[in-house]
Amino acid sequence: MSRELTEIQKKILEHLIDQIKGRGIPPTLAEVARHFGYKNRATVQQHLSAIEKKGYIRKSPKLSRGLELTLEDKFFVPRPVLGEVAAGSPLTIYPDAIDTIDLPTIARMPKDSFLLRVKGDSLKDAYIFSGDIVIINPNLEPRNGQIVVAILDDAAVVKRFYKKRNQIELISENPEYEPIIIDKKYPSFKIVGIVVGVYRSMEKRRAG
Amino acid sequence: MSRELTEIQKKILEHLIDQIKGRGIPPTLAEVARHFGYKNRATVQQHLSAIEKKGYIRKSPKLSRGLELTLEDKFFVPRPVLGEVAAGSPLTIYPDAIDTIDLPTIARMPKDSFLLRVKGDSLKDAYIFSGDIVIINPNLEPRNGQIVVAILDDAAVVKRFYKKRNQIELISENPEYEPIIIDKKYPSFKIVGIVVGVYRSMEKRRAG
DNA sequence: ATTATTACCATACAAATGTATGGTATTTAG
DNA sequence: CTAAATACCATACATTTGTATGGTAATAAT
Repeated sequence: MSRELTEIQKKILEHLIDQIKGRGIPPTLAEVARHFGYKNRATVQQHLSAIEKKGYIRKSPKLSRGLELTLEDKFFVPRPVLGEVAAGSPLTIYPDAIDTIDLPTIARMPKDSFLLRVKGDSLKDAYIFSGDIVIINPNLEPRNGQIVVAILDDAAVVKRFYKKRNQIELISENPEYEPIIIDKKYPSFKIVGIVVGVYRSMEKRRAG
Repeated sequence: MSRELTEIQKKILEHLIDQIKGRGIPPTLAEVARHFGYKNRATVQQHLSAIEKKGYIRKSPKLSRGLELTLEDKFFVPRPVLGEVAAGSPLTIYPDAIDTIDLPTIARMPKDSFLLRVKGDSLKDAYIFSGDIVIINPNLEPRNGQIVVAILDDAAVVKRFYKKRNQIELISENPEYEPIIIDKKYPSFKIVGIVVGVYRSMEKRRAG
């Protein structure tokens, strides 16, 4: 009778949320099966039953796409945090989720967007602090002055983006950190995405 | 080829919106037919085709409940901001929305929760700044140390909540502001709700 | 007078859908 | 060791669903 979801159930629930919030309608069993590569609808059927039994969704019998999120009452939706990103010195991004935070349903994200937890204080003058969750949209072109997540040699940083004539500058708001100049020196440089929002849960107090 | 809907089409479109927004999923042809007393799905089918031809909805062929409203296929959904709340000195809450912010994605807020924009800097040591949107849940009991929205004589403040023996203290994080002691002096005192989260859009630069 | 649009009905059909049942393999708990 | 939970697969079935086609009646436009 545990309320804990298994890893697979969590992934399926996340997919349901993505579909319901992003696409507008809940998926059918067949659609979920297709998405996860299952050859059979019954597999999904059983997962959904398990998830329902644990109280995360509600199913309307015999009704196609008859799925509802019970999460809405709880106000929060579990979202994977893909990694930590350095506001100060670079940190690695982990390939899988390192954690799950509860994101309010109002702050739901556009498709393909993801979350990173900020570590370090180089952005404190931009009002982003260690522990904050930044929402990253990878589908937008960065404009000057926007805060972006960039990859430098397999590590990631959050800094303000400025494009100049022949180079790109990544500037920290905090004067303690020096700007990073992007030219030939960084062949692996890549903009991961743009910070479109910051969310901070008040559930737990942050460590000062 | 007019874009004008007939009376019946208008009613059907309204019903579609009701269902999609309120219930979460678009109805099937059969459900719409039942709702309007039609003995036949084909009737609805033809109405939907007409409505689609006039550009108000989009149908995904062969897909059950494959209806989308073209009215709002934007990334962001406007949410009303109910008022401004003072982190420093109290400000009035306006009865109606004073503004609208764009929150990512189609988001149904839980019924009773709402948004307020913070003005003032008395919470800057709690990392909440002027311009931030706080998410208020009015259905939770405040615990010591939590940040709450409280009403004092028709004005509202955001402060940290501490319940002592015979009084309640509302403490600003910023030492420039003195604590507010709640006793008999404030007959109109009321806790509006608890700040469960902070959201900040990066779309526009905040005024320093 | 005729054509088009609107507003219904009936019937038919392939595909999709939710559900039920039974089976196998692996992991976890007592 | 045994039992339970988890994670799949296969098959079967009644309903539901979207769609197509054809028909009737009323209204509006030319």
